[in-house]
Amino acid sequence: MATRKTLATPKKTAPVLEPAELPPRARILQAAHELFYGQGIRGVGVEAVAATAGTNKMTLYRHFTSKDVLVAEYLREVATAIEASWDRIGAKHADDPRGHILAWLKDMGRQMERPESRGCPITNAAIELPEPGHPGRQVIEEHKRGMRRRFMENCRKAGLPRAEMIADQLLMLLDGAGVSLQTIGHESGPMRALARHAEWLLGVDGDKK
Amino acid sequence: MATRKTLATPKKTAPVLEPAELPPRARILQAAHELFYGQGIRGVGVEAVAATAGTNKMTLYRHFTSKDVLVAEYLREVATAIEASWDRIGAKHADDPRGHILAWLKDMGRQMERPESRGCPITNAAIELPEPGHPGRQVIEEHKRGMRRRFMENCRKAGLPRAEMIADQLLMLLDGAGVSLQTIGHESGPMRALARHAEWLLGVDGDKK
DNA sequence: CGTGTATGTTACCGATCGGTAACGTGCGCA
DNA sequence: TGCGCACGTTACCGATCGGTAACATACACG
Repeated sequence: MATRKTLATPKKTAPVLEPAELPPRARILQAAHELFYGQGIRGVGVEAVAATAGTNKMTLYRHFTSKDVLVAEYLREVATAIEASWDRIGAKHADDPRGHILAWLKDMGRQMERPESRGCPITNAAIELPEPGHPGRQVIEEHKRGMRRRFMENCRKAGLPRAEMIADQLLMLLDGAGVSLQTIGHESGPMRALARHAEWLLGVDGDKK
Repeated sequence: MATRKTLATPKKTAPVLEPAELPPRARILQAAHELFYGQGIRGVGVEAVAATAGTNKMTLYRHFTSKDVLVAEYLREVATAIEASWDRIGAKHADDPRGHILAWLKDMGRQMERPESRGCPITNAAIELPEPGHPGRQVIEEHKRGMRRRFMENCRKAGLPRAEMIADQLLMLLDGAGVSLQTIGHESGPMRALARHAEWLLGVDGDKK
């Protein structure tokens, strides 16, 4: 269960957010990420999230109107972080759209190589939450459309024909890699193949077909 | 909820399995497939499965010792069906391993094109059930290893270099396609790209790299 | 100093979860 | 005819789910 009741002698002299003690809302989102990603959204109760965040259910519900909203906000946070990684890497690859895509994929690949990785949190949520009305679905679909757009624009800038189709294939490739981690495991193949595969698609060896 | 209480005037003159009335165990597995696949395993209770099967919880537990076992057996059934499709299609493509793979992928693609499709049931289960001890995980991992083996053997028979890597890429591709359905939707791209993408991998246009 | 506001604590709610006990009921088969 | 077995029905169990009410505490700020 891993409760951690009241964190002994909190030692907070400053108002908020100073030592390593984040405000409750941030701690809750942090705990939500950790638990939802590791054990699945449906497999984790709000009580466990609050306890892991070092707080309780009541404070959680003062910041998030429902579990579904908490889930949506957790996903939004992940999406924002991924967007940021695009921009961060893009700044180092101005006027090199092909390099931009490859560097971003490589970065993702590195994150996925870690043994505790379970692929893309947003993709996993998409599978776990099929209900169309769930507030998280909006975030999921918007994020994936954004990914597709970024792939496509970079492909177009790189002068590739069929930019749209290549973007779709890159999406499939990435999601497939994340999923394969959870079926055939981290050791055998999939991650290693990712970058090389993407290079094919981006026509490093010439644009064929 | 969709209960269907006792099915009015069952009209069963024969002992078992004659009209369209399957024995309870089969009906339960059928209902489990329908509900688990459509709404997610964790999102469906045993009561709903029993009701959809036209029976009740007690009978369900006479045939399956726990929900987890029911889940595992549901997955086993799916895996067996997929194995059968390999063999069925393989019979029509003896001595043509490349055609065997492509025909099988095309068949899968056709199934996934249906609007109610949510990709591979086994892949979805892998994401929904991260707990290592779950009886379903054994089925999942064994099945995925089997898929990988089938891809690899056919690649090898086709004389392709790097058969192992291509097998991994085909796996990623297929899982990625199923997942993309649930994120960017059925209409835009991914399914259309699958077969063409696989043809690349299988070196229809020459073995490059 | 006093006050408001954010947080912690406890107890509780109804609903649903997975799973079981006890008892009918109806049909196949000898 | 009568027995046994599979199935149906009802009621229940303890645990956990998401969510809330009421009250205590502590700290920032006027």
